[in-house]
Amino acid sequence: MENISDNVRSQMRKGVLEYCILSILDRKEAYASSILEELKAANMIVVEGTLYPLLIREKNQGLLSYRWEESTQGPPRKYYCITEKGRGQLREMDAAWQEIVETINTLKK
Amino acid sequence: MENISDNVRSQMRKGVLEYCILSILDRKEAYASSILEELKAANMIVVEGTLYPLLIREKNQGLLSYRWEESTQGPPRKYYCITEKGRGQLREMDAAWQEIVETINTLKK
DNA sequence: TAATAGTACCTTGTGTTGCAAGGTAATTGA
DNA sequence: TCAATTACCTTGCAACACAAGGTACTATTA
Repeated sequence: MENISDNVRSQMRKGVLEYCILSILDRKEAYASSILEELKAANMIVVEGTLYPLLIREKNQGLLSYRWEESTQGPPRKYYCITEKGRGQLREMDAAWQEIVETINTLKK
Repeated sequence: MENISDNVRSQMRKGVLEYCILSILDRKEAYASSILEELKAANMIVVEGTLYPLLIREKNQGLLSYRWEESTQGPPRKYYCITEKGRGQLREMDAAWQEIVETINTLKK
């Protein structure tokens, strides 16, 4: 039972996810499950199988770092935070995003 | 010689391209080379190897149709135009795009 | 104390997509 | 007739999102 709208949304947000993650972590550090919640609250549903590899990729690129922290309720959490390099990347993505928004506006005019 | 900014842009516009193509063809029919020019004018550089498979995919999905037309200067051109189904998809993409823009705004606030 | 539920982590395999780097065919002009 | 131009298209690769699994730790409860 495949919903076309889901497919459209899924395709369209490809590549924007990394931007979302960096934007979230630019404000405060967070662990995967809390990032999922924040994305969900912002109306962008993402599943674990998408998020974890993405976080690992960004960490390997030096855009993120992490530390372990014990939790009072459950297993330890891996808190990610953005690096200086990550902030640089984020600034580039801000520019790229603006450009895309303007491109769409141009084409829709 | 790989430019990081190019990579960022390339990743970010994944999935948005189909939206751009449908938006362009919603206004008037066009052939591949003219679509490439229009995208370039709107600041979204795309290459042939990306565009042709995309047009074929959309045609196979019934979103587009085409007709051949002789050209006064060069080989015949394949003019694509959007179908009723394509317009339906475009309306869904309009909604999806608005949603993504709002998501980014929420996360950047 | 054994079993269950909840939380948090991660991996594998698949399909889609964008791109680089090729190629074919028709027309025009030198 | 042969190079340039315009227009079409294909193949192989890498990156990405997702479905569908899995492991490990903690708290609850029977």
